[in-house]
Amino acid sequence: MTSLPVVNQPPHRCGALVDHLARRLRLRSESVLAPLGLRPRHLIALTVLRDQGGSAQQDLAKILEMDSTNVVSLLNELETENLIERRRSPTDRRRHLVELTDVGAKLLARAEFALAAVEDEVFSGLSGEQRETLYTLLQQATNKTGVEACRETPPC
Amino acid sequence: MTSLPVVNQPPHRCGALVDHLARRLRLRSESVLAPLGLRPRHLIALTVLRDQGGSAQQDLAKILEMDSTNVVSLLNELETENLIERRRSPTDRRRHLVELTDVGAKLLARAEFALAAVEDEVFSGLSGEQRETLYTLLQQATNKTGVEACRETPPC
DNA sequence: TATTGTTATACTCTATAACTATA
DNA sequence: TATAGTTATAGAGTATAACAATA
Repeated sequence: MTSLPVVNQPPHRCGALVDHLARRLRLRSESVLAPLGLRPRHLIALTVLRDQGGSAQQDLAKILEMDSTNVVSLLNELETENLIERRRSPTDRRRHLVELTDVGAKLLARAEFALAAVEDEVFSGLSGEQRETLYTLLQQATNKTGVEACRETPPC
Repeated sequence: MTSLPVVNQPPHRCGALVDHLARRLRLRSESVLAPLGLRPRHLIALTVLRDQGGSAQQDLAKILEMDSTNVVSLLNELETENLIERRRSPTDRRRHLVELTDVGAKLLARAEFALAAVEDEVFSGLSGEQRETLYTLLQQATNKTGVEACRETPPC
């Protein structure tokens, strides 16, 4: 008798497991990133800036789901290390367009290489195929309950 | 140089997605738990105590992957609200055996009901079957890279 | 001496409010 | 007035060191 999910709606709760895995990833990522002078938040920001370069700071705050005030200090740290640059928007001088520097791009590449090893270890319990399935499910979950959906419901 | 293994599985990186989902879960859980006088850490501890009642504090620290000093203050808060009890171990008087009280069990049940709604919303992008698959994968990942595996590797 | 629990402390993360400069 | 960015600050989460009681 294999456990077949005949159950309709009340599935197992994934929240605790997600939190647990995120915890492990964060703890190990910190150790790996520390020698590079980076912390987890730095890396997330750098990654977003590479993928969606030239974002305004408030857009970054939404993508990162961080408070905009904390984005300021985060970018300050990255700018001090010459990893990012802030440029005034020509069309709207209130905005700062943030972009990755060459130094930042190179450091990001090094960090991602180190982080790949962390992920390989944390997800070592899964096969490559399973990891791919997991990735698909996670992405589907994050996209569906994205910013739009988050803004729709009152208790957000 | 050393010949690399034939790695045909550099899968997508799940880390950022896990972190992102955990973030959403935490933010919404906080709103839902606040009216009950609880915070996410409280709930995790109560859940563990119900499932593995009578644990010593240091065991709790390992399960929760928290520093043991923080477990102390966490339990202090729960004890103040009469949600848990600390009893001296008869066999080893250094140990405190922590157990859920009736009050704690009832509050935990209410909190879990509220949290189920949060999860339903956060994972609304997935079907029931997909959520079940996700649960299985997450559980497999967390179990395989458990405490033992974590202790094995040096850069832990 | 080693272990369990505890206290004190510092550092990071996060959110709120008030301010500036632009629009 | 409304928005983008900033500053100051307070609360929560986390980790390290030193200590007391017990083994």
